[in-house]
Amino acid sequence: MAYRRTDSVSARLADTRRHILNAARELVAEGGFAAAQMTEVARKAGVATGTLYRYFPSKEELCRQVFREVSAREMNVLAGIAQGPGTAAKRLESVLRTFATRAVRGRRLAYALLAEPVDVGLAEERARFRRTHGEIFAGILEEGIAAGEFAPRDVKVTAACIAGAIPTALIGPLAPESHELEEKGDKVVDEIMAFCLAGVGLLQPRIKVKTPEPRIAEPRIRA
Amino acid sequence: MAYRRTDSVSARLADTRRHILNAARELVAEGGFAAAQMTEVARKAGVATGTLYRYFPSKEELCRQVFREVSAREMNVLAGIAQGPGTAAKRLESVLRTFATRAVRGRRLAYALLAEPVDVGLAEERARFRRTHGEIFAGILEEGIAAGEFAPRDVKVTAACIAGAIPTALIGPLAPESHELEEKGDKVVDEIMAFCLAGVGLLQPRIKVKTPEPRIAEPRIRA
DNA sequence: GACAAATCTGAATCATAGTTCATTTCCTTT
DNA sequence: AAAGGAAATGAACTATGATTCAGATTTGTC
Repeated sequence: MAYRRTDSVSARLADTRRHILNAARELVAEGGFAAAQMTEVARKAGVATGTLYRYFPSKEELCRQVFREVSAREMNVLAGIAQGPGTAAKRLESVLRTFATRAVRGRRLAYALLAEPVDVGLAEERARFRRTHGEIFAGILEEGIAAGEFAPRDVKVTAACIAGAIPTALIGPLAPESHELEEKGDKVVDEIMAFCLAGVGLLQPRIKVKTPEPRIAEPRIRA
Repeated sequence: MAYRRTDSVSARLADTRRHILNAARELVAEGGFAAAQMTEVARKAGVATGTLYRYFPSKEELCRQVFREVSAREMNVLAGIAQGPGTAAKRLESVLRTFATRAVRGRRLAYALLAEPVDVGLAEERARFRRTHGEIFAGILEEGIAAGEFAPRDVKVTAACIAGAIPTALIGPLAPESHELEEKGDKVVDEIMAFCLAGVGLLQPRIKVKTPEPRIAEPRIRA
């Protein structure tokens, strides 16, 4: 009779697949997708390079799978808050703080997901990830504008502004050094939120940042 | 007697160098740094690949030179406005509009300078470019805060937010399609500016975007 | 014009990292 | 325990694109 895959073998195969994905994910979390070379993944997963290709058709597919797993978690966290209870303003505040705080905590991973140079396949996954961010922000903005909480604006453009401001302020050449984030990361997050919340036209930020009283323009001093 | 380089030869060498740089720059402007392959640059410049290496020690150096030339122009334009006359608010407005408008007009080039995946050498140049943006914005913010035009904020973080918001809203997966920018780019730029100017705490934006009157928070509708 | 130095040429070489596949090892069935 | 199919192995192969260098050409002096 023909060979048939037993349960124990299926389990082992699934296990190996997991090991490979975990190895790849860990390498990505440590050194970005650049560090996830096939030989390294194989070594870390304890298999031969050829074995990787019995589980994934190409490096691109393996990396995409890793990207999807990691980004799905992030998207779910934000989407959960967005769909939760509370005013649009409260939810926007919560979503932004969560996004920023998680990016600070997982800087390396955030870099890999948001900023690291990647090739086309992963760029597609990243685009999806980014667009989801945009949609989450835009949804809250729409509700908030309808409720009169925010200034009326083009929600797509405004969402993109937010989605660009936060990572740029936390990751890359314009971000504070990693050790600075370590100690005053919360301050930085507060500042980013002050900027974004003011940007959407929320005139009553509930976070503790000094803002001037609304007022008619004062005479301005010449430079 | 020993060989000595004559003026006409020096002129020809300088000319060839220019041709090479121009060829590379044009390729970058058309298809990003990825399109600036050495064989292509050589073909376009009308020289052999080996010749490139008589003018530049490596592809990295050639690309860096191109990056510097292109980015220097952009930085000078912005720095000129920043150091010019006018209130901080006016200058910030002008700098942001200029930055955004130029990015729309030269989308491909802006992509190459700001967003295209590049390797470490170019990433360094890009970091410098980005930091200069940050410094230009931060300088104006500092002056504006001192003059009471903007809300008091951490100028570095705020500058980074601006530097992230604008390109993200105009380039990449969260940006409008290129053909959309073609027709309603000005609207998008206005929206971005409304976000950024409100974000810095400028409560009297002089650009034409509907904003609600400053007011005490209204009772909020439950979602 | 002759000689030497500088410059240019482009096919060949090198480097990197992903992918393949002939061989070996392991499982399942009889 | 023998046979045959599935899975694993890893050295060899491949693709891409930068870089080199031996030879050809041009330029400068006498």
